[in-house]
Amino acid sequence: MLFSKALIPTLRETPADAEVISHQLMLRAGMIRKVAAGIYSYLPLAQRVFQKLKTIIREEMNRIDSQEVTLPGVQPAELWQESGRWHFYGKELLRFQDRSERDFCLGPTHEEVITDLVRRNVKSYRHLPLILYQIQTKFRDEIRPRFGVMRAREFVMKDAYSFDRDEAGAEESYHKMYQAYSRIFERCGLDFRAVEADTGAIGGSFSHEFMVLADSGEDIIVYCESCGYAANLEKAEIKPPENSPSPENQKPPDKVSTPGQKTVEEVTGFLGVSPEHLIKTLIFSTDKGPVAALVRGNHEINEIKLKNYVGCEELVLADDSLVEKVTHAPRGFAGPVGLTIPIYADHALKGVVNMVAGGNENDVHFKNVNTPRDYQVTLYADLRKAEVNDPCARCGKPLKMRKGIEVGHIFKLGTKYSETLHATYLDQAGKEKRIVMGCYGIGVGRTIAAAIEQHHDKDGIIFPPTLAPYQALILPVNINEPKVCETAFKIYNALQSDGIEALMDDRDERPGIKFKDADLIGIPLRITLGRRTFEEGKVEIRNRKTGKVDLVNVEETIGYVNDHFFGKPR
RNA sequence: CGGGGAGUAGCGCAGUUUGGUUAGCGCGCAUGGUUCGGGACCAUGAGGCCGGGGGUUCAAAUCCCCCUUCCCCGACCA
Repeated sequence: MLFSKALIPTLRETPADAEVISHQLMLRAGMIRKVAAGIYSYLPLAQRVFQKLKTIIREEMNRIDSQEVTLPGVQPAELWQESGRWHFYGKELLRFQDRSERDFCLGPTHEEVITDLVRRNVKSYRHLPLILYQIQTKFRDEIRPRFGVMRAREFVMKDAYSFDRDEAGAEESYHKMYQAYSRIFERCGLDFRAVEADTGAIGGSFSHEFMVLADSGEDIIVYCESCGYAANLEKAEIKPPENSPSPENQKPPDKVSTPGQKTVEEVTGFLGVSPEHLIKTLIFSTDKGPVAALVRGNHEINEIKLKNYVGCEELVLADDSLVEKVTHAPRGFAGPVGLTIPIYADHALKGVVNMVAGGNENDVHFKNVNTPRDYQVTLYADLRKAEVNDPCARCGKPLKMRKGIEVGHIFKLGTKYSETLHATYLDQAGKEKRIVMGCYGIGVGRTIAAAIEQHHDKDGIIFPPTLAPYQALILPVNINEPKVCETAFKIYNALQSDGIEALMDDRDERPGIKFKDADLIGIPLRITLGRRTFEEGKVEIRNRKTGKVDLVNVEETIGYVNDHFFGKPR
């Protein structure tokens, strides 16, 4: 491609509305332009990168015998009503009507459509297992689109769905997909971790998220260097402490006046105790009725963990009226003593004595609260958010944390959709059985943004060779020098006929502009032709990543690009 | 949805507080010239419903009301 003919509108200045580095660089490199909040146009340079990633994805999907399909973006309400998600998906599902006022939505995901396809066309165990995938545009009406293409409303996703005869088969499909995902992200040159993720209300299933390590990430990864355990913060398990009760030291309960002292800081400050000696009592409203959760004053509740133990669909912090109804006191004075609702307590509260807790009475707290003398716990469980240096649930060594960008998510669904949508098959004995499913997603645009987050410097993008829009950029310093120009075109043509994707900067621009643009768009190899080296019959080949420059004879350029950079002779 | 900020040329911004010439500046863009190894210089030029609507006024980018779009911080997700 000739740069002079290419639509690569680079920007010198960073657009004001771009916050994260990948967003800034994609705008500056002329890859994307915003059309509306969370909706982008992808320009030729981005399109080429997308194609590279899609090719990698296709190769790895096909390798595990996953078959590509294309499902509709516009989906009828009936299917979503059948699965129940027309109601449950909420506002993120963009709904609209056609000319005859029939309800439709723009597909945010495709479980309904694909399950419908399979239930109509797969009836025998002979046709299972089956894995189908597509690479397609999704629409989710996100509450807050952010960070450019990282969290867009319209975005390209590779989604795959597996259909198996039984649990064992589903786990095998899941494992194959795990391997495929690992290979995909490795081939993209990404530093990533597969972490355990929460499965939500679908019990018995499991899930992994593929996280690219980056400080700009929105997710927190908790991991153990010792045993390799890694999980999303919302899932990360903590080893229960092995403390034992010491009944002999229990002091008698002591009711104290704490006027206006509501927060942990206020109460502990007022009473002169440290937060570890306070029981934080949180009242939650759930579809199974109100529950209380107890954690130590210096710990934070993990609502997802609590939700899983309670086994409810919905769980939110109680509002003031519910708190008053349950504790007979305003917010800030809740405690376990005398509560009649189920009490879930974090492991860290097992065996501790003489704690401070709310008195369930306005302006009152208790000192020296002990269990089971003063209150009874329904269930001790791992309820709190993991913190750095908490003991690993597997090996007890201190946990560490890093930020990550979720680029992929694999999920064993079980029979959730085959139940609601009645996707069954006949087994060898002619008996009708439910198909066991899995679903698997990769955010294509997000993966590219994540790659840029991980691979850039002050001058611009440094594309991993496998994702780069072009492999080599040819840069004649002055296009008006006939000999230089002629040789540059010779090299350009030779590279192309050798199957190397080359971008030829034939623009009549000053060298500075061309060098800056070359760095910005991040092509791995830059072949510079200037009068100085050219008179010695040499070109300069610069590695965008290392900055290393080699002087190479003109006629050896093709060989250099093939051998030296791509590592193997062709 | 709650909180904060912003809409002026393709990009980055000034002007708005205190209404008053033809709405400015840098970059970019077009044409010509001098240049040519890290975002040159000179000259000429094109490009604006000052986010939209309504109001106040002799007069509105500027004051008032309504609407709208976008960005950032919190609860969802690939």
